[in-house]
Amino acid sequence: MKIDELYALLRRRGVLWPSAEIYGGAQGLYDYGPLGAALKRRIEDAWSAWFLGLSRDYYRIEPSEIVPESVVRASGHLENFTDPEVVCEACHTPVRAETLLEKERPGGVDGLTPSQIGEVLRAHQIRCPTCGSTALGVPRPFNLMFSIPFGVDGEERAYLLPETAQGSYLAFARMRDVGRKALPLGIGVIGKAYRNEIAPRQVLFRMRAFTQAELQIFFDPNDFAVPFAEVRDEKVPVVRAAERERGHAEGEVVPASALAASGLPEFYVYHLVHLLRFLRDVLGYPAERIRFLEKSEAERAFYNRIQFDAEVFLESLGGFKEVGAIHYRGDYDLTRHSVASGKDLAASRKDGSSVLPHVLELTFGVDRNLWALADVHLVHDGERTVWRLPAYLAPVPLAVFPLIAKEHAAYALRLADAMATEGVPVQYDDASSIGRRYARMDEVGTPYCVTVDGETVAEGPGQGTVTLRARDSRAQERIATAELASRLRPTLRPPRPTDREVPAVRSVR
RNA sequence: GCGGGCAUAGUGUAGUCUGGUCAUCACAUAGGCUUGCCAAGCCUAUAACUCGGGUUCAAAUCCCGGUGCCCGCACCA
Repeated sequence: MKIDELYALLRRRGVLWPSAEIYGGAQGLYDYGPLGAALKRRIEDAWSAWFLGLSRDYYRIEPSEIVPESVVRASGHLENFTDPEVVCEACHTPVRAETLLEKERPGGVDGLTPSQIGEVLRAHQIRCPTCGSTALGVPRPFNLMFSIPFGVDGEERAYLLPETAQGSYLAFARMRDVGRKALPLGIGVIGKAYRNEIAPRQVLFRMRAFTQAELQIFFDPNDFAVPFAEVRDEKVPVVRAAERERGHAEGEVVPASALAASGLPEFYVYHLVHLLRFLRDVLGYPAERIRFLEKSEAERAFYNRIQFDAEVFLESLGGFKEVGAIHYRGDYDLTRHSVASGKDLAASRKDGSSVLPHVLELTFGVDRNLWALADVHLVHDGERTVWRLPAYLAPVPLAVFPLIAKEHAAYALRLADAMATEGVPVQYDDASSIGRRYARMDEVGTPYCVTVDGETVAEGPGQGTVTLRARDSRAQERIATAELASRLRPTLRPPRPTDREVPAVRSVR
């Protein structure tokens, strides 16, 4: 589906809509409705089950999303996010205005408006340091962080975190002390990040407030053993940076062992494979629509030593789009925070020596994946529209209908209540015809529909059998109401990496 | 942010060029009748010209501005 069609469908069904809609909306801000909020929660639960399930030493915390200025100063965001920037129109290289003008205005550019900076650039015939052109663009402020007055007199400043990761770095010292002292230590956070984007676009793909699920793994660079044998034969679709530079953008599918042989650390490949398995086996993206794009040295942030973006091909957005990434950040973050705070952030080894941990960061865009799950699984199937979500991701896993509202409603309502009590989220519906009810539930991804009929009622309260109808096959079977919850519940639990066999994603029979 | 395009019920649309009936049609939604399993039928109801200003006897229609959306460029440390 195209972006407008998909977005209209999601709005109509109450999955999501523009924030402040009655005032004309606000760019880059969205509200999730009942279905969207439920789906998002299930994505987050599935992420937690999978990634925190990788190790007993991976924990989930919930740090503050507002931080004092000292934090963003240390992390480098203040410097990089607030200076006016000029882009060369000839070679497209972005340069900070301050760098260009350091000879002419040693005092810096603070206090000048962007257009004043532009005048100074022209007056002095400043050239692009990369290509020498004088065709420099109009400077513009580069303040992608939201700042807020902080404290009673409002003289201090605080910032909304522009990336979730910082919360984990701040928490490392405490976690090191309250948890096991040994590395590796994983800190998982599902939280919001805030960026005042210049051009929010494509609905959930460029938002001003968005949810990231991130796992920061702190490890000893000399000792990070992983059970690599478990993943060595996995086929991984990659687009290597070196190949791209030679003009080969198609990518290739190679075994994990070959990636490790090419020089990537085993711990890196191991986690990359688990991100692949999560996208493919848990979220159900078809293998051929997933790829890992390696970022070259020029493309990646300077502190990243290795970076692969996980991308999924999205029809609605016309190409492969980033939905997650895996960054080897080295010791950049802890070094910065250690120096700025004056605190020792080293961890101790078993032999008593100490080491400043390195960080492997697994990031996952929750909103983007919610969109991707709609793009990939919400399809027109002949006459009907079906959202083929894995059962454990479905916002409403079960619907209960009376075949004839007048005759079977009382029984059906009791059954729906009983299922809710059993822990199976359920929706009751007796409006219009049975076929239309099935169709409505198909569209919001409900994998199971149960219909109470005359036979059920005749069999008596708590006794009867009902028809259980599967979303994808539309096949029906007769099942005792007493067995319903125990039958469905296992399919509603998201897979963990330790499951002996990851259940097939399309487990809805 | 720059350039181009667009904006009519919940959704998709007709009407806009050429100003002038109670703004078209379909689906949807709600209620009723009917209905023993996949968007059936009949009746009834709900509901829109993105916002603000201007021109005019008269504006969905023409003009200006705001807001939002789409595409391209740039940005995404």
